Amino acid sequence: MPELPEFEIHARKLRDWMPGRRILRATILDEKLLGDPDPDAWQPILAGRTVTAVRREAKYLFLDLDPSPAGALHTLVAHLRMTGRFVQDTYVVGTPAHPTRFAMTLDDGTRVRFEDRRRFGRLWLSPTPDVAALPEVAHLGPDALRVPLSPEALGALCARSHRPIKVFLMDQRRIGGLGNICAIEILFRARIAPTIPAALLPAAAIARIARIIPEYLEWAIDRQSRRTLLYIGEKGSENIFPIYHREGTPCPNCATAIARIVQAGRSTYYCPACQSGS
DNA sequence: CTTATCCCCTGCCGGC
DNA sequence: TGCCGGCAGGGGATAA
Repeated sequence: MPELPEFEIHARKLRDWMPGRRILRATILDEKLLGDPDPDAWQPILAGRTVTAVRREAKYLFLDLDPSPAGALHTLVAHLRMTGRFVQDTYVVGTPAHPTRFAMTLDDGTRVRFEDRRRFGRLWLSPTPDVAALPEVAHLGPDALRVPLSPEALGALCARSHRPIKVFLMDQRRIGGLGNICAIEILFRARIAPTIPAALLPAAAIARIARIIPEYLEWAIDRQSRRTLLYIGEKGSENIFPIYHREGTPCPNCATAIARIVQAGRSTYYCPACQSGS
């Protein structure tokens, strides 16, 4: 479930302390999470390597490593999918809330665990830091936060798609990083009906979306970086979003009951009054 | 090329 | 209380 804001928060937290740290030990506890089929190769590649940089591209995290003895520039690539999460703890107290699928011990004593309840997450060990070299990442559109689309560029993309605008916004090949909540909240801010085909949006509506995408992302990053990331349904989780997952409750603008529909198999929440057109 | 459907997994919640 | 269907912030494979 994590989207661009959660990935960005993960990247910033890891970037604070991880570069320069050497990996003493890496342990794979759930081989299903490996995008690469050879788990035995991981430990010898990772052990002894120093993390040089932490990067984010759309909903992917990249941990760059220093050159191997053979001169290879490996990069550990991670996707959290629905329930993945990196947890940093300097020591372990009791049993973690969720099973650990992957863990690394670093030379400052820090332990980094990768939790993933639903086991959809994936880890790859790329032989190169080049983003485009990994097939899963090569097709990504420009990152929604770092490379904001101009109204003209967004309009050109929309003109070629007949899909509902909400589904369009979630297409990672066109824009990288927006997920279900982002698409819902962005369209609510823009006052645009989620069902309108992208190609039918007038220029003014497209301009609003282009402006609101980075605005919303900054808000979500700021809002969520001050608390522990908990997913819907987890004990202690709190819904901070105005519209998402609030079917039947009053719209913050007009008090009309928030509606829920299903688009491309995913829930869409919207205000039938505020978001009745484009 | 585009779009739609199904599938992958686990766990929580509400209804009966 | 127990069971069961629905649902969950992801994307890939496949089909039309």
